[in-house]
Amino acid sequence: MYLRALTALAESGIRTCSSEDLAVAAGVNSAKLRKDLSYLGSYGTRGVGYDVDYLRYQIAREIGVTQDWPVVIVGIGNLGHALANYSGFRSRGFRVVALLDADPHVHDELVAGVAVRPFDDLEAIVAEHGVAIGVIATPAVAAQNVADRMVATGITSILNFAPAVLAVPDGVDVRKVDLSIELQILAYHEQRKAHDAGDPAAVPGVEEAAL
Amino acid sequence: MYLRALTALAESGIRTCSSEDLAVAAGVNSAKLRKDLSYLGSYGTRGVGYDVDYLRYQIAREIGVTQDWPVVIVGIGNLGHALANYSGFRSRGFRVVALLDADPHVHDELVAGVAVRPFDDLEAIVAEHGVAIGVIATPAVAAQNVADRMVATGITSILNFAPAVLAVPDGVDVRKVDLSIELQILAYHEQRKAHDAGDPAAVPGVEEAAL
DNA sequence: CGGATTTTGTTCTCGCGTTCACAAACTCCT
DNA sequence: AGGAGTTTGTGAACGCGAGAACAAAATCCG
Repeated sequence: MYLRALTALAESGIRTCSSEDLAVAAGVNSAKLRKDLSYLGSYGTRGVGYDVDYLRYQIAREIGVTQDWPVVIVGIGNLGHALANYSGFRSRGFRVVALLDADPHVHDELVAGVAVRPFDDLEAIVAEHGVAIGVIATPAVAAQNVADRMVATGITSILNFAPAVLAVPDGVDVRKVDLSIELQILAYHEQRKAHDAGDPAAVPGVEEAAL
Repeated sequence: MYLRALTALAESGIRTCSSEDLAVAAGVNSAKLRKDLSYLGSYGTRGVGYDVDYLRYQIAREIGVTQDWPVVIVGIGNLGHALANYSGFRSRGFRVVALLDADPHVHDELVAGVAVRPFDDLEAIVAEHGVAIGVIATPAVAAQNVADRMVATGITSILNFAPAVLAVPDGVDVRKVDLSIELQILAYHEQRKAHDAGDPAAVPGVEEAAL
């Protein structure tokens, strides 16, 4: 987030910023920002602030964005299509080296200039490109099988868009993104707003139940 | 998450489950699960566990999934297309009532059976359907403007996929999903794995810097 | 019917992340 | 050169969520 905010500042022509400026741009508290940055080192100057470009480089180096990361996407449905075309990946150092799908109907189709290949090509592709990061955009039922195959080929980081809990061995990182759960959380707050304004007793709320 | 896990259990024909079973299915600690459920009320039976269907209904009612939520999606690029087609929304009570885009080139195009309309139709659509939830899938530069217009029309919950920090008045909820930040977090851990295994001194790590 | 067993609901404790607050350090201006 | 004004880096306090642990309650079985 800080890196993104710094990039935005740099594009506005700003060379230097205070922790307060950057905190506002990133949407966090300035004390938290300073503490976070202090874990990387002392890259600011007291009385002045931070040099935007210098800090940007330091953060980019620390989080590994300076390198190029080959990525494999499995499951080329609606979401897989969107991910393959998502420009934010390439611009942040991620290169989609292969699109895989178990369904032969989509094989050889070109998505974002990359041909869709059979899922069984996974091992060869991972070995060829040294892929460490895999993206799962399959239906929930297929996710665990895909994850197992990924782990077996040596992938150690998985981004999971399937609504399923994945079991993986120690040493493998999994991050889960669930689009509809985000909407559900908003709907929950919406419902509470409506009931709090109207008839608070209509639905037993969390606050009441917790007392 | 619990609701999803319960649905999966129900589809497996399981009528009753313990907090431990459900915790495993949801990928959390069983004590945490019991505490979470206790905020809704005492829906379990000691010595037996939870009735899957009953608990499922209670959670669905509490989080508002039993109602139908009309949703507007603004920004019909790659991501907007995928979101409009995403089946997980409809199956969880969300109905996409309109797709809006500022670009006239995509107007009247049919996406998932819904015609893309001009962004200026926002007010009319929100009023007509009583929309409370908006989804922003535009580029970052357009996001704040879209959010302002949404708030002005009475939308009080926003799901933001644009990589930008949104400023909204009190009473409006914003949730942010950033696809590439998730990949960046994985890449960071990948980098640390590589350096910890090889030459730990090559990159100053957080642990060392924190000491 | 009563003890053994199972499982929930809840209390207590621990650890962690966030925020406050302030000393150290740097710049600017006279 | 020196004081006034800024801003960072960090120690201390706070709040909160997670996990361990246990009492209460229900079932099972002899």
